[in-house]
Amino acid sequence: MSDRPKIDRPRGTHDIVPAEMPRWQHVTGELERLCRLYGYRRIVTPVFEDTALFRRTSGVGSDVVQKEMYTFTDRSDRSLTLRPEGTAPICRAYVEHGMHRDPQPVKLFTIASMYRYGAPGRGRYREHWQASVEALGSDDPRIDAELIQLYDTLLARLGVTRYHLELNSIGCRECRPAYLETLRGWLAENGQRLDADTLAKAEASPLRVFDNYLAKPPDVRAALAEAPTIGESLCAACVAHFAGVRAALDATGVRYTLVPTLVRGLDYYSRTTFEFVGPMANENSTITGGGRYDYLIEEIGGPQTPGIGFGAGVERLLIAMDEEGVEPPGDEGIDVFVALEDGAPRERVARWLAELRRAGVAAETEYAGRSLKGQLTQARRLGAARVVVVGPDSATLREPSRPDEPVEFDAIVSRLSP
RNA sequence: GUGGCGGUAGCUCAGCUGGUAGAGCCCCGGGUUGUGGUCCCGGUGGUCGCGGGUUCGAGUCCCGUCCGCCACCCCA
Repeated sequence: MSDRPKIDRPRGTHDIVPAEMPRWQHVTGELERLCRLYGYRRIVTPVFEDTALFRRTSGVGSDVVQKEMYTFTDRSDRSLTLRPEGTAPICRAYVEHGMHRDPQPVKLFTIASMYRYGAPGRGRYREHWQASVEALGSDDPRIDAELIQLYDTLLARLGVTRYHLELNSIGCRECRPAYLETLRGWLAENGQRLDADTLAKAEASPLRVFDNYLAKPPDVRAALAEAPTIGESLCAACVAHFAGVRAALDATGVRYTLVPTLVRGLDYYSRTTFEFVGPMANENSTITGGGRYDYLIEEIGGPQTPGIGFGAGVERLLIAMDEEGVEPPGDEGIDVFVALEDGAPRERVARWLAELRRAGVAAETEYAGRSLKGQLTQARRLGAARVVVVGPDSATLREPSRPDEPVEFDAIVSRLSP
């Protein structure tokens, strides 16, 4: 260690070190596999976007825009923001590349880092990874169900069983304004039965008065239980749509809980909303949140296009797997370790390694000056299936549960190649 | 952002009411062994998060700060 001051990673960020990579890739690999099976194609968008993209779509009143965005100006005074969520950028790309002229629906997904300036904690990061899966250009309720079922299948594939799915519909342009009127009226009449926290919500974002329902004082809960809910105030079209979603979920055996007060934190949502809630003890247990956003694309200047999607937190999914005791896959071992005795011909070894690797054999040798015993330990750590011990003039091939086998130098590469 | 708890070796932690730092694991070497396991012996490694203060003396007490965790808020 030097005497220079040590530099740590920024608050709320984390490294994904090699030891964690098998777990990580297990999750992302399974997701990629399912996306392919369900017809979602991969897209990659920039880490930062025009700030207006998020201000317009998330809503200026949202927590994200209010206090969580990493916004900065570049050297040309453009206001840019590190993406806090994945949906708006994908919709932006959809419009920008004219994907509305492609055959619909357009199914897209990405696995990307997201940035939110908030208080960090377990499963709560300022930079976290999220799978965003989005189906654009269809308002068929069955695609809602299919998307939800995709994630449900992912959990099953990953061995997560302790979770539940919360489902609701928050209506459309037709029924939500009327509902909001009704709700505002009720809140005004019943203000004296509510606490300060709830009243503040009533002022800023009436739909969210039901947030964190369980933590509210009992009398406030009792009052809110009588309040009209969006889920019970839908117009005929939304009722039909929601019934279609549920029927399709039932048909594929996806279990859900209806939560008539479930709303989302971003303004762009309409109709179907859902959250997968995992087994974490604390309040960070939402592993996936999503919903339909039928007005988002026109909001950013595109043609009227319905859409639905979800954001699935990778770290929270990994925690959910941990909490269930899911055995993570181990590291893949190498094929051959070339151990060196004193006097081993290093140049020839270098040539053998190059030839083996050219033949597709994962091969490794000693570079740390270890003793032979240390090298054999190292070979075991690397998961080497076979070890060749090279002396000055000859070599010995060692394989588990087989007698040692002398190998001529000239025969080594062919003996070890497939 | 507010409140609570915590930061000692790469990891998990011990260190009593202040007296100048330890264990296990890991890593390296040696021995044993059937040359990758086991067991035994030895070794490397720490400005006790950082900065101030109190004190003859601070890992230990006080203040600040950073980081982590928990609760609130909200979300992935």
